[in-house]
Amino acid sequence: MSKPVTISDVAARAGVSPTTVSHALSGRRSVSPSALARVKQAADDLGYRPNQVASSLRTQRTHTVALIVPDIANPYYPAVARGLHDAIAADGYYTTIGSTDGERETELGFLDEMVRRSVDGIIVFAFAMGEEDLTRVVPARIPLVVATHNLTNAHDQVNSDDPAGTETATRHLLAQGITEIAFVSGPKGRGPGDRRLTGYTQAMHSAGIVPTASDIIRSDYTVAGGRQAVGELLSRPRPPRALVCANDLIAIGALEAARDAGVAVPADLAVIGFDDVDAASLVAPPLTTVVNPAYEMGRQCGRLLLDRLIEGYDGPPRSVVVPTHLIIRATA
Amino acid sequence: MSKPVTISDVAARAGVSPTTVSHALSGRRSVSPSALARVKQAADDLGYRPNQVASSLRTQRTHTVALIVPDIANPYYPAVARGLHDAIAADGYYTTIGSTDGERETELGFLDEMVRRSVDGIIVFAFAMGEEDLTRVVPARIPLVVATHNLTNAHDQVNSDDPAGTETATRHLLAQGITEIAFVSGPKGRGPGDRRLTGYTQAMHSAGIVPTASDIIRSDYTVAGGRQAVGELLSRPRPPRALVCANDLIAIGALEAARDAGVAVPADLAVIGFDDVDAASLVAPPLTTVVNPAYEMGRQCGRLLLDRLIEGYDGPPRSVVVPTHLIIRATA
DNA sequence: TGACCGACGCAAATCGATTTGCAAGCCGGG
DNA sequence: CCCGGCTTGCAAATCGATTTGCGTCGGTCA
Repeated sequence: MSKPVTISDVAARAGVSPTTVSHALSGRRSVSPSALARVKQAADDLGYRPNQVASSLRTQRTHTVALIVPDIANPYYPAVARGLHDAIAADGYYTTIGSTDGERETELGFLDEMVRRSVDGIIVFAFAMGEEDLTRVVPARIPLVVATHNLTNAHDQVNSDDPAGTETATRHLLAQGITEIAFVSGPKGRGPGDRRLTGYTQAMHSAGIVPTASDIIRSDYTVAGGRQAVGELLSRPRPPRALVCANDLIAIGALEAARDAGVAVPADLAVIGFDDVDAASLVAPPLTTVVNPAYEMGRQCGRLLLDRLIEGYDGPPRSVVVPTHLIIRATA
Repeated sequence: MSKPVTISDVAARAGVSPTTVSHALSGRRSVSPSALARVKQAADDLGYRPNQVASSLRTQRTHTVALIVPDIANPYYPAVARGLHDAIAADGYYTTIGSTDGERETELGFLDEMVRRSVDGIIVFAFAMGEEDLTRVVPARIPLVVATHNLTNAHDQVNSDDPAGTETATRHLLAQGITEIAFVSGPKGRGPGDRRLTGYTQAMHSAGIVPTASDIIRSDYTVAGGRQAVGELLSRPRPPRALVCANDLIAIGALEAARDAGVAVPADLAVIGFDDVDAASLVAPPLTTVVNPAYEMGRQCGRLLLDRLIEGYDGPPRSVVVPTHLIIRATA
C-alpha cells in the first residue's frame, strides 16, 4: 500500500527544497550541478513520477485533446484518430475519444465534460450539433477544430473536398453514358451527406440533367441502412442504373441489396462509395470509391491545434481542405 | 476572454461560503432549502462548471480508465472500446485509448503516463509486455485488468476461449476429411496467437496427427502480413489443404494470396479466421471464422473494474472467460 | 574596495475543489 | 431551564506541483 512519491519526498531525500526539485527536473531555472545530480539520484531511487493532475491544476494545461466522433466503430474514425495521434504524440499530447452515436445530447454532454476536464483542444466530427451549441458549450479560450461539417466560420476547420469527390464520381458514370444516377445520402442535415450531394447535383446539372426528389434517397451511414434503402429503391418500377453513395458503408449495403435482388453489379447497377475504408477493397466486387484520406484529415486537425497550442498562432480561423480522388475498382 | 467561473464566484453571488456551495451541489451534507436555492440559481446564472482537475486532485479520482491496445485501426479493438464504454459510461467513467503498435517501449510509456495522470483503472490488451513490466509500472493501488494474454495470475483477467475456438475450427476441417492443415500465427510470444495455436494442436493430436514445424507459420496480425506469409506457403511443393488463422486479418490476407496464386477457396484451400470482425462477412467469399465477441470482452473488462472501483470488491484476482463459437460461411 | 550582476536556494502563494473541525442556532425532552 | 443532539454555516487544511519574490553568495569590473 505504498503511497505515491511526491516532490517533497524527493526534496527531502536530496536535501533541497521542492522548488529546487521542480527546477532541476524541468530545467526552467538553472540548478547547481551538485544539486542537480542529487535530485536526479533521489528521484530515481524513489521512482518519482510527477502527478499530472497537480501539474495540470497549476499550469492550466492537461496535454490532452478531445476527439468527438459519431461512431468509433465506423472504420473511418479509427483512421482519423490514428492520424491525429501521429500529429500530436511527439509533442506530448494525448487523445480522449468520445463516441456519441450522432446524438445531440450525447455530443453536448461529452463536450461539456471535456471542458470541465480542461482539455487543451477539441476536435469535433459532429453530426447533430449546431454552431450555437458549440459556442455555448466551448469557451473561447479552448482551441476548437471543426471537421467534416458545414456549419461554422467561427472556428478552424478541416474538410475533405467532398463536392469535388462526388462530382468526379458522378462524371465518371456520366462518361460511360449512364444518366439514371441516384444519390444515397444520410439523414438530412447530418454528417457529410449534404456536402457530398452538392457535387453530384453539380455534375448532373452540367450534363444537362436535373435530378428529381426521387433521385435522392436518405439512409443512415451504416451497412444495414444502405442495404435497406437501396433494397427499396431497387423494387421501384424504374430503378436507377447507378448509385453515388454518401459513404462506403452505405455502398457496401447497396452491394448486398443488389445481390439480394439479383441485380448484377456493375452491369445493371453501378455503385460508387465514399471514404475508401479498408473494407472497400475487400468486398466483392471491390468497391469503386472516392478516397477520403482519413489519416490525413486527423493529421491536419492535429496540426491546426498545435499551431495554436504550441506555435502560439492567434489569428483568425483557418480552413484546410484535404483533396479527394476517385479510385476505380470493379463496381463502376 | 472571460475566465472560468470558480466555486468562489458562485459562493459570492449566492452570499454563502465555498463550503456551502460544494455541499449544496454534491449533497454530501444537508443545506438549508433557501441556501440551496440561492446556490443553484447562482450556479445557473454564472454557468458554473466545476473544474474536474481540481476535483481530481483533491479526491484522488479521475473517473477515467485507460485502455491499451496494440492497434486501434484493427477493427477488433474499436468494438472492444465500445463494449467498455457501454459498461462504464453510465457510472460516469470515460476512456482514454492508447494505441501502441505492439511495441514494448510504447506500451510502457503510455502506461507510465496513465499512472502519472492518476487514472482510476487500466485495461491492457498488450502484446509485448511481461508480467514484471506491469507490476513495476502500475502501482498496486490502481486496478488492472489484463485481457487476451497468458501472462499473469496477479491481476484480473478477461480472455476469450481461444483454445476452444481454434479446436472447434480445426475439428470442423478434420470432419471434412481434410488433414493437411496449417496454422498461421502471429509473432512468437506476441498476442493471442500462441493460445490459439494450442487449440489447433490439441485437435490435431486427438485426430492422431502430429503437426510439424512447417505446419505452423508466423506472420503479423495484418492483412498484408497474412497475404505475404500465405503466399510463400502456397508456393511450397506440397501446400496444405486448409488454414486455421490466428485472426481475421491474416485470413483475409490468405484469401488474397489464394486469389493471387489462382488457388480456389474453399475447394483447394479452406480458410478459417478468428474474431469475426465486420469485414469477415463482407469479403468474397464470406469468411468462415470463430466469433470472438469483442464487444463482450470490453464489457467484461469494464465490469471487473467497476466491481473494484464502485462495489469495493477487494478480493483476489478473478478470471473471466468469454465463450467463442464457429460461424460457418463460405471459406471452409 | 564598492557596486553590480548572475547563479542559486528557499518560503510562500497559487491553481480550484473537497473535507475536517469547530461553533452557532434551534429543537425537544427531562 | 438546561442539556444533548441535530442542522447548518464557515475558516482553514488539504491534494501535489509550479512559480514568484526575496535573499545570499561569489565573482567581475571600474
